[in-house]
Amino acid sequence: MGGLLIMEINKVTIHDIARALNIDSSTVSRALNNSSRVTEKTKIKILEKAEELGYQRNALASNLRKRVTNTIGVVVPRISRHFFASVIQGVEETAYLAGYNVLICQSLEQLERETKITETLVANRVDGVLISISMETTNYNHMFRLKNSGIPLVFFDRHCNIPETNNVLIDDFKGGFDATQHLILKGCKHIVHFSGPQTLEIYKNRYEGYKAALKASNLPYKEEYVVSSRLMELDGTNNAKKLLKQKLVFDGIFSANDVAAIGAMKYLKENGVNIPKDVAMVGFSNEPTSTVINPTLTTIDQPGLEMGKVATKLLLKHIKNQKKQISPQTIIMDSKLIERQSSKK
Amino acid sequence: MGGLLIMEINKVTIHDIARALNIDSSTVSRALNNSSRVTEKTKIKILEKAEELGYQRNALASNLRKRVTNTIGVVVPRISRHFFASVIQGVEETAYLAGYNVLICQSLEQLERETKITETLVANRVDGVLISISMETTNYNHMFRLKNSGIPLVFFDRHCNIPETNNVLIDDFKGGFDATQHLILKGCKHIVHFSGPQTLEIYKNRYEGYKAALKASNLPYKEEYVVSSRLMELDGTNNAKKLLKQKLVFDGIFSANDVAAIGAMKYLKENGVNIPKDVAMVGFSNEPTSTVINPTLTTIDQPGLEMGKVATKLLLKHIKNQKKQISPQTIIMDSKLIERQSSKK
DNA sequence: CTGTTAGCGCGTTCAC
DNA sequence: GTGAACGCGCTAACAG
Repeated sequence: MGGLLIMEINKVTIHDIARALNIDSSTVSRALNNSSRVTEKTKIKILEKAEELGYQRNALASNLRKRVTNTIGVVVPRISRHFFASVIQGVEETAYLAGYNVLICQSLEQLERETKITETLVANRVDGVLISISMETTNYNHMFRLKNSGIPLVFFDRHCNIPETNNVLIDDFKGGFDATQHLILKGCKHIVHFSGPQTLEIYKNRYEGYKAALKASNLPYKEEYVVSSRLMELDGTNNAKKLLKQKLVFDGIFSANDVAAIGAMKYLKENGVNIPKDVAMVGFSNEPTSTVINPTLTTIDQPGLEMGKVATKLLLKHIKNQKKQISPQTIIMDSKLIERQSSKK
Repeated sequence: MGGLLIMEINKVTIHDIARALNIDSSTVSRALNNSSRVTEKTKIKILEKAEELGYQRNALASNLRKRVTNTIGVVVPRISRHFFASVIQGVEETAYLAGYNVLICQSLEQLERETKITETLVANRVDGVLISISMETTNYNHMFRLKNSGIPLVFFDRHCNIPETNNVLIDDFKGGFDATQHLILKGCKHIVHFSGPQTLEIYKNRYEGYKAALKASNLPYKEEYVVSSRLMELDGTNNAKKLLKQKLVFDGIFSANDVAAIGAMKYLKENGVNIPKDVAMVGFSNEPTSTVINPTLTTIDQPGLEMGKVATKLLLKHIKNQKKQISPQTIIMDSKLIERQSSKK
């Protein structure tokens, strides 16, 4: 009956292998899982037949049966932001070493998407979740649901005020304080603050650090020196525009986020404005763009890679000790003030 | 027996709901899937009970049974590269509208990881895969396996030479040609080319475009004007260093990738070197860094967002028509030469 | 060491 | 409209 060769694709199961070899499917299953309870000889026979038939294990069935997926989910606002990309890198490295897969999800700073994502992660029975909440997230219902689902959970960088949770954070108050103080020591007297969304703890804390540093040096705090942004480059541009229009006198900028700072710096540069002596920023880790703008930029370094690793280790610990009720933990990571190398001219 | 409240978490199934309501689990299943064959009244009753018990559907079981996951996988070299992040954005938008989830994976330019990823995607029975291959990928075995698994497959941007596949590409030859010609029209006579890994078709094509443009204008092609990079910023820095050391005369650069170009531009700038009149680049889409370096930069725009959408639509078409053997397709997207706005000084 | 049995949680036939 | 029975592919428990 020569003619079309119809391939039964993706349909070979352990039963097919078992039938072809006249053994039981459970033996095949054991062999494929490299159990010690199968002879080396039959193991080889089975693996060869599996290869021959083009067998591809069905993780869905396996995971359903085992009630474990060996997968963790990581939720970030945007994967394109350098800091979060670094975190993911750290998460993947650590997870893979421990034999876990990683599901990468981005909320795009939208509560609705974040909610949907958490539901999907639960539905897919991930073994644990790492999350940095969106700036829209002021309602924590979905987080409570996630927590109550029994899936171990670790917040990193942007946490939310839920009792009894795991957090991996940076000391943002100290970061804001150090950044501002650095400017003061450089001689700045009128320091502008680009703040982030005050719905997020981290930006509140950076702002508080800014105020505290001013106070510690007996510099006046003025409301008009604080301009907010929604973490977009355009916000920074507009902020700069606004500052110039108001003819505000300033000699330093402490930006709580990199993106807005970049927008502002570009605008100032393009308009031939005297750029402040120095600018300190909090909110990024080795962001490549920053050194382009101004090689003398000073930054508070957020160690994304390291944070990803630390958070993942904490999560894995909780996954492995799910029976024993180990108590939640908050890890505060150190942040350093880094002076970028200045350009040789 | 007052004391600890032990919650049976994440264990409520449709059977629990059925038992609580004295109905059959199949009815519950139908209700949860909003089947028309259930009374509105019992439907509400079921939904309420589900909510009350904290029911969370098990996607593993559901997908296993349905033999469909409503999930597509997208594999990119690095999620942090702006172009790929844009593509992913386009993919997600299109996929979500069609009711699909997206699994984001990064190969980190490593063949080994790419191979593992494709295996995982097959094991998890994704309904389709979008992929841009790593620069290490010269052996296509894993791609053949993926293709033979019967899962619809679309290559985007970086494809590989496998017959009978779907591709969504940019006309890189034209891009290279246009970029070079643009420099020539601006008066450049000695144009350096930063090339990408020649294992990838796209970089080969851009290189060919460069050569063709020189030829078309009767400019000599010189081998020493071509320096290669592995798409790292450091490569660009080293390239620039090398050029200066060789005291090569050049008045224009056509870079086949943005990252190396950025490294080079930084180095040149920092060393007070006369930057060539203009630089044309291929290989990125609205990369924010580029405008910072040089506001008069001209670029060949790679529309990442659009490419993600187009590729996803093509993939979904193939997923939906899996029975009818629709033939593979290659879509070439248009790329435009874009002059960035110059700075007002 | 290997086979047998019994589900994991859900969706889909059938009947009624 | 609803219930009973079966099976998706795999693995755990228990025999032997």
